[in-house]
Amino acid sequence: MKIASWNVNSVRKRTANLLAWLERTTPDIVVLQELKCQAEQFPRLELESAGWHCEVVGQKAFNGVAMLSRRPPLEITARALPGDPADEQSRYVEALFDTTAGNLRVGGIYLPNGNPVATEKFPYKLGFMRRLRERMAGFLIGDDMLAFGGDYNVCPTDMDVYAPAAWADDALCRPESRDAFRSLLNLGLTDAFRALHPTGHDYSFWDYQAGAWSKDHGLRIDHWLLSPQAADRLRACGIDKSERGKPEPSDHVPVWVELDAAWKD
DNA sequence: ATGGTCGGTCCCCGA
Repeated sequence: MKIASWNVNSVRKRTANLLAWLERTTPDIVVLQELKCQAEQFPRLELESAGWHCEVVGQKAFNGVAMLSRRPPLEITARALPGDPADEQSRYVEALFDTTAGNLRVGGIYLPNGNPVATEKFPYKLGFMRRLRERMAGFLIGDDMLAFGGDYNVCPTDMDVYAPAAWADDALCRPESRDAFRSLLNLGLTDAFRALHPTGHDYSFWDYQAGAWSKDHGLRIDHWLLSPQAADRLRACGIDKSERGKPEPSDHVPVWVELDAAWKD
């Protein structure tokens, strides 16, 4: 079973790229971030015609997440991250799936960017990360497979940044952000890409500005975190870097995991 | 080559 995440930076602008990538790479479950549209503006007909079940958590102009799946989920278990009733941003979707290896709980996350650090945006990011930790910790008591993927907006270590010194004070690299990310790992979760690629400087995002793509000035900020039960079944993890070189690309590329599990009939 | 980006919205903001 292949599970992928992609920050598409406007799903309406990226519909053709998304459909072509889905057809080429044949994932089973996909979480999308930065839809930048309301649910009724989502290209539902195009995706449903291509065989995808779509759960859309939209928002006007900004944010927005979705969960696509080849088969319907047993249940959509969340359309917002609990813990802050005042949070109106569409950044979280979660569903439970039935597989040959047992229940699989998939989370789709668009974690706040947090810049500028001196504004309320940074504590909002850190608060979101605390809420995410609470959510994950609750599920780790059980033995469902957990796979939480998305745009975490955190470079976990200097290996994940093309120019660590220049980015040291950015919300994506600040010690507080890295500490919070590490506290997720310390629950017992596995950073799937780093587990299988321990030494590579691989990135999932290249800014549109300043020729970042051509100079390989990238960041690794899109991640899959797996519970022990899912990590035991981790067969492969990859970053579809070639998407960044295609016409009208998103500034992020897909990141995927392959688990030793299949759809249950 | 002394600049170099997008996308969505509304006259700029967020990334």
